[in-house]
Amino acid sequence: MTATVSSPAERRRNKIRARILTAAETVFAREGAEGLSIRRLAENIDYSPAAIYKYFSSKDELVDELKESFFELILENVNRIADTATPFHERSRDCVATYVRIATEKPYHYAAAFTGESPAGDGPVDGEPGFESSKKGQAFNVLRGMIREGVDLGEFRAEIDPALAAKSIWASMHGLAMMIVHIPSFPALRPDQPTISREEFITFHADQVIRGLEAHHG
Amino acid sequence: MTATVSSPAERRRNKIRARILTAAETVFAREGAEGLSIRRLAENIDYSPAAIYKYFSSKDELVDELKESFFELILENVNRIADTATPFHERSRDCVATYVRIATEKPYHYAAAFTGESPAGDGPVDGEPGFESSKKGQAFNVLRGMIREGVDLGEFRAEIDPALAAKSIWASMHGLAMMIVHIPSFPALRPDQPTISREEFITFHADQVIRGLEAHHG
DNA sequence: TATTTTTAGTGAACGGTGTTTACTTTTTGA
DNA sequence: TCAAAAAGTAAACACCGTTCACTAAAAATA
Repeated sequence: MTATVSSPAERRRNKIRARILTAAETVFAREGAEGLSIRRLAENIDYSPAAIYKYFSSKDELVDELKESFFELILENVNRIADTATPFHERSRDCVATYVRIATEKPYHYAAAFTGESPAGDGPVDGEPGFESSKKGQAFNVLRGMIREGVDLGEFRAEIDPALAAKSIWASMHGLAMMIVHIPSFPALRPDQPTISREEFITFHADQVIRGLEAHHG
Repeated sequence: MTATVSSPAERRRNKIRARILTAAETVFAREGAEGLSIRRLAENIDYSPAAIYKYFSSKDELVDELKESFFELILENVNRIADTATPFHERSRDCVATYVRIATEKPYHYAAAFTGESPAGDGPVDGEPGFESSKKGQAFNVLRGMIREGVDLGEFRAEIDPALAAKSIWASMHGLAMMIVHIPSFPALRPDQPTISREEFITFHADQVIRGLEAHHG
């Protein structure tokens, strides 16, 4: 590793890149990928649209960076809960519930992170650099580790394959996150339907999901 | 009810409307909403783009009809399984698994049905005609009925609220469907990762989800 | 320092999108 | 038959992502 990893030119470049990303983040958080247009973005930072392409090869690439740093946020939060010293059932429940909470705080980010470019199109998940190294992959590994711990502790059924169970749980929590993101009133199905609060429902769902794994010491 | 509910003019109109929808369906199934453009669609049926607007007020309205009839397909299939005379656990498992299977057979339809117009934007779910009357709503009611039956049979825990549990299960199955739709290799996370087949995973997941509701007669 | 080379930035264009408007042609119903 | 309604259209509007040829500035080299 060299002592000075960046020339002044390089630092200047990164600064402008960051400025573009910051402006993009603001718009994206409010209006999503459709609302974020290169032309509007360029106007926001007083550049020509073509200038953006000196820093990002496409709109997709730009948005991909927003998504990746969003999953870094999720990972941080999930990790924080995973390292708590609370009893296993609560800890695992809060862990997956946190995933949904953070996800739904930035609905456009979360939806875009999975909607990717297209159904049947390969998202960043099985991209070249490898799923394992992506923030999404790291978050998955935390979950798998937690399930392995549960099996070792005897909380979960012994025959459970942690990798498989992790995918199942991930899918379940993903589903809830997507529901909340796309149905504003969820868990109410109609705007006026009386029901429990969203927070309570997330906890209930997480509980339900963890319960599916548990051993029943009769 | 009048004997002849449609004039020749009206029937002719419906025929053209149907022709537009059929052409749209074909393109949509292969390329999704983005790939379906009014201009291309018009060319396919030898009309001008503006002509489409004599039959549909917007592209969204057109796509909404595709989505609704897709959920009719889901509903039919789920209902068929729900009416089977197999034991309760298998029946309920197959019921929710079928939802995922049909969903993933038309990935663009399923994704679009929930992605709707926007996160935080109200989809057809809490639209004016009411969720209950939509095909999506009817499918939900089937699920809730099934859970109620499970509680009555003593298969599920007595304290379970069928409506709440139905939402939880729906979310879980929705999550799996979305995973499969957006990650082509799922349940493999990388294209070459060895894992169980998709069919097996759907069954496994459905089983897991039903398990979360079950009473444990220790 | 002078000069070459690389980079930053731009205006204009290409090909695409959904949608509207003014207009013409066809069909319908009295 | 003839007015009214509906079907259909060409052209335009206002967007979009992206590319290209070009100029201005900065950096690297001699």
